[in-house]
Amino acid sequence: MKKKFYITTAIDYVNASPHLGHAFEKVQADVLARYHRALGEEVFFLTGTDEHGAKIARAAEDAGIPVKKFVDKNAKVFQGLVKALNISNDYFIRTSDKEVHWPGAQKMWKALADSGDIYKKQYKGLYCVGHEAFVTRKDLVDGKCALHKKEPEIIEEENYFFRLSKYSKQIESAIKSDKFRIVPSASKNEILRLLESGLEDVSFSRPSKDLSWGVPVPGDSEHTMYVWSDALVNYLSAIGYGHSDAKSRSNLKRYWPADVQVIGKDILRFHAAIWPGMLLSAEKPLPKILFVHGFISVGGEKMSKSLGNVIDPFSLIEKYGTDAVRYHLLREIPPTNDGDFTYEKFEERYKSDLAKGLGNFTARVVNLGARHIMGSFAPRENRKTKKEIEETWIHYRKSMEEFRFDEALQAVWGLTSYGDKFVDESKLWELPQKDRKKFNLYIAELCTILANIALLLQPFLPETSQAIAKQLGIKLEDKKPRKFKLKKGESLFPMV
RNA sequence: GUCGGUGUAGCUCAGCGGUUAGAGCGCCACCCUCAUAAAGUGGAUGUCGGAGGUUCGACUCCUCCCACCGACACCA
Repeated sequence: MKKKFYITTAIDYVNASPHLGHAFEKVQADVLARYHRALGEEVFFLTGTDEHGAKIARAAEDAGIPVKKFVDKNAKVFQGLVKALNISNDYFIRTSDKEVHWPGAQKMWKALADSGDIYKKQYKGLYCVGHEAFVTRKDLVDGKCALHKKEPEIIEEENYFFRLSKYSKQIESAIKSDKFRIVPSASKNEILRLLESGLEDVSFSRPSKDLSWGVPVPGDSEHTMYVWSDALVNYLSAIGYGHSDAKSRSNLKRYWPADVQVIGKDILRFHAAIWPGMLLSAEKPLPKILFVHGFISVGGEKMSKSLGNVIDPFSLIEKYGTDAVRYHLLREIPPTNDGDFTYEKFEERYKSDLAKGLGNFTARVVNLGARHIMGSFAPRENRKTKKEIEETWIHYRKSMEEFRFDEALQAVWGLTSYGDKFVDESKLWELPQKDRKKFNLYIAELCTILANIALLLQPFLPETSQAIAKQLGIKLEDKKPRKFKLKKGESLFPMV
């Protein structure tokens, strides 16, 4: 049986428009999904939206539209982003989906309750009337809410709690032993430090009177599930958890545990502590790898609405194309550290790497070849080229295993640079007149290089890969091309 | 405050005990003309954040300091 690969992204909170950071996460996950598909694995790739909570209910109210309409509208925007980025997800889950998600969330709740890990407790907190919500001490300045300049009231309410403390040790050992691996190690260490002092139980519900926009607690209509008990379960409900039909059961059995869960560093704690705690309580295996990416700043400043520097991925895609945006995010932004975005750097990379690099190399080879060779011809590689290609693949695979997308791309560009040198050193353009046989051999050699580049780039720049394959007259599904038939095409990356 | 991360050429980063510290981009010069006025070759640029220490030898290990970033728990 084929190896399976289940990968998820965090689900996005739909209270605001997507920005470049959202795009970054999707693209990273997509590269992994496509890479594993290319390896022949049976991939299930999940992404989606988190649509519950008082914040959204309030945002909808401010906008003057019913909550359901509000989330439908915003979810569409996020789905639009996924499409615009050419993300190859197999499913898009929405936590407001009563058919698909709710049964899963409620089943999880019952599972936790059956394990004796759900209990009721008085919760005492600082309630800000302005927020219509509890605030933390962090939000206070001189004892007053920083936003509303009012002293918060101390309010007690009864909530359900999840006995997370019980699983502290188990989670710690799973992370330490890498059975539940957290990438990068900085994130792993951060969470281990937290675990050293043990985890506290977490509040898992809110009174329905305060939070009605969410999944009802099973058997207690007075309470609504709070974010963790609801949202985290999406990773399971999307593959059938909570459903008893045959297909759901087999999907769940087939795909869980997730092989990689991609998240941002802001939600590390929830995915590395609460989520594994829930899974342990429900007697489900833990995900294999939690991959934590950093944030994107803009010109050294935090991307934020108040600074007005939010980068809109849609307009970037519209101007430069999907693959150019994908390339930039994967090549320029380090996979697990914070990265910086500026339009200047974007254009610089676009010009040097894409237009003058890959695009120009492809054009010079295909144009020259197509002009002089009409028929089809077989691939060829001399010893040096063969070695170059092999080494590129080794470097590339190693980088992919380490989630170093930037390094993998660097390796591919080494191959285009090799090809450019090959053209120059052989003075390829003189050969049709001087040595026709040699010319044919060299073109075959260069096409072999290009075919490998197309294959290497498949997970990263799917459209570009296809475009190269089309100009070479090959099919990428064949893995190893048997013969080429050149056809001049459009510029891969026109100068803008 | 505590804990952690980062600090290497103008930019993005690699190197992490051992010859004159590297790559790509950018810059300058040369050169080719097949190609998207692209490619190729050569070159300049670094007190490897600072100060001490360990060592025959440190960008690489230790201590202290500085700068930036993050976490410090329920952010509803």
